[in-house]
Amino acid sequence: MPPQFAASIYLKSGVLETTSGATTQAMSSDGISSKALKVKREMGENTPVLSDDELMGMTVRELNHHLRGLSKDEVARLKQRRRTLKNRGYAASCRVKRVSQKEELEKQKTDLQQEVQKLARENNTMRGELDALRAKYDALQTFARTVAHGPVAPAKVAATSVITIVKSANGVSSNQGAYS
Amino acid sequence: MPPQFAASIYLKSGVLETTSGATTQAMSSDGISSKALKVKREMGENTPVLSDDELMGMTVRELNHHLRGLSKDEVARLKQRRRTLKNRGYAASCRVKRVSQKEELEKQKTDLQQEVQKLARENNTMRGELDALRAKYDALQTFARTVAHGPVAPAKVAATSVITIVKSANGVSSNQGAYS
DNA sequence: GTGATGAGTTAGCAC
DNA sequence: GTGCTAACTCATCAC
Repeated sequence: MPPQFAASIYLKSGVLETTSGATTQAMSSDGISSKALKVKREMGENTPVLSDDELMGMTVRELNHHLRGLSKDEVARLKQRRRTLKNRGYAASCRVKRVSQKEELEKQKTDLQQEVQKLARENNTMRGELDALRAKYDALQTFARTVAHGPVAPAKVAATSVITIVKSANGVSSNQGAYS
Repeated sequence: MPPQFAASIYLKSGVLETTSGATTQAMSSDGISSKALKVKREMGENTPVLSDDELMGMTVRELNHHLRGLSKDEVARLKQRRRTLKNRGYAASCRVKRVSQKEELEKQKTDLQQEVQKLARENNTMRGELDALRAKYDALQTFARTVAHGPVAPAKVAATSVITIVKSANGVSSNQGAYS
């Protein structure tokens, strides 16, 4: 994921007003950070009051430029806010990753289930073909024995397939599906 | 999961001392909740100072009993602490659940992979059996045609299996593996 | 400094 | 009230 997080997306209905927050601690809903705002105001109206996105997107170099002339305390506060904002993004991508990994697992699971079904079907089909072919083979074998030891009468052979073979006098075909 | 959470297990190396906390807010490591302790002290030494586990494990009935004679504010504070402690447990079990669900998915995945392998092996085996049996059937069919249309000479039949059949004059066995 | 993640807190939903 | 979970913050680890 790119190093940009649209942090505002993840904010809950404006409860947390960290954009202006000095302490990014969650507030107990009654006190909506007026202290931090005042501190910023005292710097003069020309102080830009960096937005969350601006602060997050900045390189360290750019940040240091904006930090000129601020007190050690302000610098630390701003850097901490930047760190917190970034962490918010990290947490979000962590959650996204967790979810997509889970979805990936579920997808692989259903794919495997489908493959199992497909193989099981093929298996059953082949098992049937084997049984059928074995039956036909047995019948033909019986027939072959009778005619080989002395062609008395083909009456003892019951299998219809054998009769079919004997009736058709044309060439032997070795194609697949010739046993259907 | 039973309604009891061993909350202490989840505490990080004693950083959070919420056992005595009035505000259960995490403290920035420098100030370890002395305010809340003082408040409790002022109630008198006979005030039990409920432990986290006690407060969590209590029924509402028991809690109300302990709440007798406390100010509305204290009552609210204690109830909130109880709620927060329970939430801590809920969060923990939520994470545990998430992990075990993931493990479950992974187990199911490996199980399915093994089943796919097993079915694929069976499939290959049967495909081989089918091919072999088809070959034998073809050979026998060719032989049968030759002898059926007029027993001239079995010299034109090349398949060894057919020769075997003709040589052995004993009963027909329909057992599995009779075609090996 | 950056990114990731476990644990704790809060808000908010569902029962 | 209770339980759960998304989002957030913080501590902590690895690089």
